[in-house]
Amino acid sequence: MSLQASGTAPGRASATPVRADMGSELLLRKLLLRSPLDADEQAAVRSLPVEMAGFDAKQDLVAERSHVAKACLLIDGIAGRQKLLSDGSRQIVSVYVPGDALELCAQLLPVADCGISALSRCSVAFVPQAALRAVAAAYPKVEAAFVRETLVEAAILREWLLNVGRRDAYSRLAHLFCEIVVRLEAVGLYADDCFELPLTQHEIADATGLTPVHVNRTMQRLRADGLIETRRSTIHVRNWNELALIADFDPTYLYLPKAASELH
Amino acid sequence: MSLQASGTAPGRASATPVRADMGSELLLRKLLLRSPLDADEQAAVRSLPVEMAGFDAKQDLVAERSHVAKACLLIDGIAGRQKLLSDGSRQIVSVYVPGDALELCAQLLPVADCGISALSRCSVAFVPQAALRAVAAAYPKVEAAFVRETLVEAAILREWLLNVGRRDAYSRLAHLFCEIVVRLEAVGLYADDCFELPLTQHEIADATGLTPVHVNRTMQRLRADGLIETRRSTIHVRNWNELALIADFDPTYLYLPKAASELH
DNA sequence: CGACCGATTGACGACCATCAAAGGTAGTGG
DNA sequence: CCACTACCTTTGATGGTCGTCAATCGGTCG
Repeated sequence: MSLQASGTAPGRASATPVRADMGSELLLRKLLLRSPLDADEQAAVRSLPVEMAGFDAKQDLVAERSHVAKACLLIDGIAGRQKLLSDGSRQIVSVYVPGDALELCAQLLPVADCGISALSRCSVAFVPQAALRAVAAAYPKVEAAFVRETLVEAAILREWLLNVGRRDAYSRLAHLFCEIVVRLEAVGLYADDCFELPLTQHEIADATGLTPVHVNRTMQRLRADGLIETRRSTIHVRNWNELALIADFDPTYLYLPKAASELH
Repeated sequence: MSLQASGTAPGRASATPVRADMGSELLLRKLLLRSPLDADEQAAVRSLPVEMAGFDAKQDLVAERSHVAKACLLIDGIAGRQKLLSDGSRQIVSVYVPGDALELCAQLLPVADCGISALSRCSVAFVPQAALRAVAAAYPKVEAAFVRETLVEAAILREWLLNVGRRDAYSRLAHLFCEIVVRLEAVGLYADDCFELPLTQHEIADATGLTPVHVNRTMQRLRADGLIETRRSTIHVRNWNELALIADFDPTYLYLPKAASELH
């Protein structure tokens, strides 16, 4: 699972080494999806210093209650933001796919109210907050782009709340898959109706507010109904229209350019 | 239900007329809760033009899919942001209490992905986005304060997702009440263990992902257990410690100054 | 090969939804 | 002032979705 358009394959999960400048290039690509930037602004983003790091599944990228000193750009793998209840149950409140930029505005809050952890093996580019702030101060359009990403994340959060609060397990899983398809498609990671989702059913359960057992049974139903096929961690969408119908899926909230929203 | 500290009582819901400059004063008070601003910056916020409006329950402050031209400052009453499913079911994804400032950064997204509507009779101060942008551009600290409010709203959203995804009805309602108590307390609307919550049980159900019938039964249990008392739309907290314990409530995510978080 | 983790299956029960109806309360108009 | 209405709260009965517990199966890795 790597950003195909990036030219170079990323870290640990694949064989090729990571070029140090790739992170900022990816960040730029991400911002351009929703925010037009002129040449100067693009150059400024490209010049941001990045620091690559690899993580195994279940490692924390950002610990809860820690001070957030860097923004994270997910290069490869799946990460998630999670909150825990004192009885140990977990809710994954966001999942992140390659290309997602996190904590772009986080220096404005003193501590993280929830942690970010790798859900699969991940490679991540960190950008020091000081460098981000410097570029944001010099280029208002870039700052606007940072804030815009944060707003989109909030919009996704609202849709998730609707998903967990008001859809039954069947539509809820369908919706999760629809969203991930569109988000992966926007970064070139959805092809031939297939995508990689290296999450356990337990993690899918934590993201949807269900139990692993019920996720298992519900996914069996999605398969039996000819909507998806699964093999290892790859998911094959067999009937997108029906899946989107069941999910009551409307990708407006993702604020992506039309192309990505109009699948099939 | 009005901001006691404001000096003047607000619009329709009460008898006294609204002073035109009150909105910006309230906005400033709100920002200062989480963002220190110096005299110049405070003056700039105070000078923002506001336009007062009154709404009956169920009226839209901001329609879904509409272009957001103004920020909203809720002066009085309860408002909520909501998303609808095509089968008509509703999820309230945020509730807003007097003093809350909404859509401070909304000009960065082209259209609203969900609507904001009055859940009770409300009075609202609108601020044109152009004026906000002008002040934000001139005073970076003020812009940071705007973004910070947006980040806090996202943090609340994450806690709500945890609430709906992982807590049972009993703790879920307890948590909702705990959060509202702390937020109201921060603006001086919680006194003598009592607060006004002019929401129907149907609206509480839509906010918690439950059905009205189940909200009713669960609230009866909260009353029977001596945690709250209700009379009309006022809620009397009888046992805060136990309520917070049941809710597994930790107000960190609200990012309020200590005083407000340390009730009792 | 054995250990471990994740997917799967079965049995059972609880929480919560649904449907339907009755009681309270507020607002309206005669 | 009272009747009427509309909406909200409350209650009961019933059933389904989903959770819980526990065991088995299958694949991966050391």
